[in-house]
Amino acid sequence: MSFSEIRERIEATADDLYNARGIQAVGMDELRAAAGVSLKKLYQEYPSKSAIVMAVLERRHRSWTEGLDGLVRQAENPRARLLAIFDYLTRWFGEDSFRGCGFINTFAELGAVSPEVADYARQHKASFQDYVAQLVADAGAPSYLGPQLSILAEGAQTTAAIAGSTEAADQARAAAEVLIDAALGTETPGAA
Amino acid sequence: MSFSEIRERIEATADDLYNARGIQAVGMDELRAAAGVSLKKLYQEYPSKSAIVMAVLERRHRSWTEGLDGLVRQAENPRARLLAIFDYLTRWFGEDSFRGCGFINTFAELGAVSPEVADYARQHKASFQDYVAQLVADAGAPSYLGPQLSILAEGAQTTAAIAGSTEAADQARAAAEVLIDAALGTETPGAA
DNA sequence: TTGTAATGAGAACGATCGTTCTATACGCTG
DNA sequence: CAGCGTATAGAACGATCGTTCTCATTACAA
Repeated sequence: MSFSEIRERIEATADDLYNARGIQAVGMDELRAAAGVSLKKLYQEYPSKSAIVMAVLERRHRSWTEGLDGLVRQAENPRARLLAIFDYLTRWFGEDSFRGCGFINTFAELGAVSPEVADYARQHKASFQDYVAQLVADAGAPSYLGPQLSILAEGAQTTAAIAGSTEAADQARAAAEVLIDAALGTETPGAA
Repeated sequence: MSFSEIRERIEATADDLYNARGIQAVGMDELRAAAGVSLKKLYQEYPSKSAIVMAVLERRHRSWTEGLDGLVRQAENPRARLLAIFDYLTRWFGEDSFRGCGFINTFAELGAVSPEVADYARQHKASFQDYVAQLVADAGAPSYLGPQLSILAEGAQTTAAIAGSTEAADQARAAAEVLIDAALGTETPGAA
């Protein structure tokens, strides 16, 4: 097993375990067993548990960014690209492993005691907001639409996580359509 | 100090500490010291730490419900009552102690390992959604508006918590206005 | 004043966790 | 086959935590 294969295996396993049960609830020994490596190798690849946590956060960021962008690119017009955000959520919420946004969860668990984690979560959310802002600009909509859609997406994530249902994605998508059309000017009744 | 004064003191202290640093990061001894009671008294009032956690959740639920309803009742018409939800968020986000929704945070930290906590968080969110649904019904708006506004409120909470700014409340409020007006029928251009 | 029940401070216990160390087994080179 | 470096399993260590126990002190009743 090569260098990066080991890291891939460790980080994928840690991602799954941390997502399913929380970071503090998963000890290094359980991670070692699940990843099928020795403790020595774990500490040879990462100096500490928090280094693994940060690596998992980077992995989640890549996965989210690539997954979202992949779906957005399939949409055929700017309006559809904005709505694709919510189609992505629908798909995500339907996965068995879905337990809410990993950044919100990790921030809630460790943000208060780990500045590293808090900063990374902030950066991830800022990056998502920037991405949405770009899609909004591409659609020729006013910039205030960006935060509105970002907030809808965030709310759908926590609502779906706690309620344990996927419907929040569709409800958020319906709201997004109204907001998009309003921002694009379709809403002015007597616009002559 | 009377029976209930002691419980009030313990729960208020626990609420503050758990909110500021997370539940697992605050030990029983620190809570004991901050509340100014003996360890014996702590365990005399509550059988375990998780009992204190549940008591804190109940306290938070009461505080949220009463605070929100108090502001909503001051609004003079159904539309203003719906928007009062977001005024409440603005006020809340501005507090120094604000660190996100305590139910989302606790759910993220313990929901996966504590069914009690997960259930209570679910109930709290369901109760909020019911409350919003009632306000929507009172406003004569279609029922789909309820989840839309609830999702906006949830999203504002996590966005404000992670970004550390209050602007999400105003952005969500602006979005809510659009959604409310659209749902109330103002949106149909040629409605004759 | 004396005996008793309750209280408080803090030691103690057992479990768990992150991290390091040790001793054994393995694989490669000559 | 011999010898050496390396990886592995798992013991060990020190810290922390939830919970319980000890024991000295206090408040009060008779």
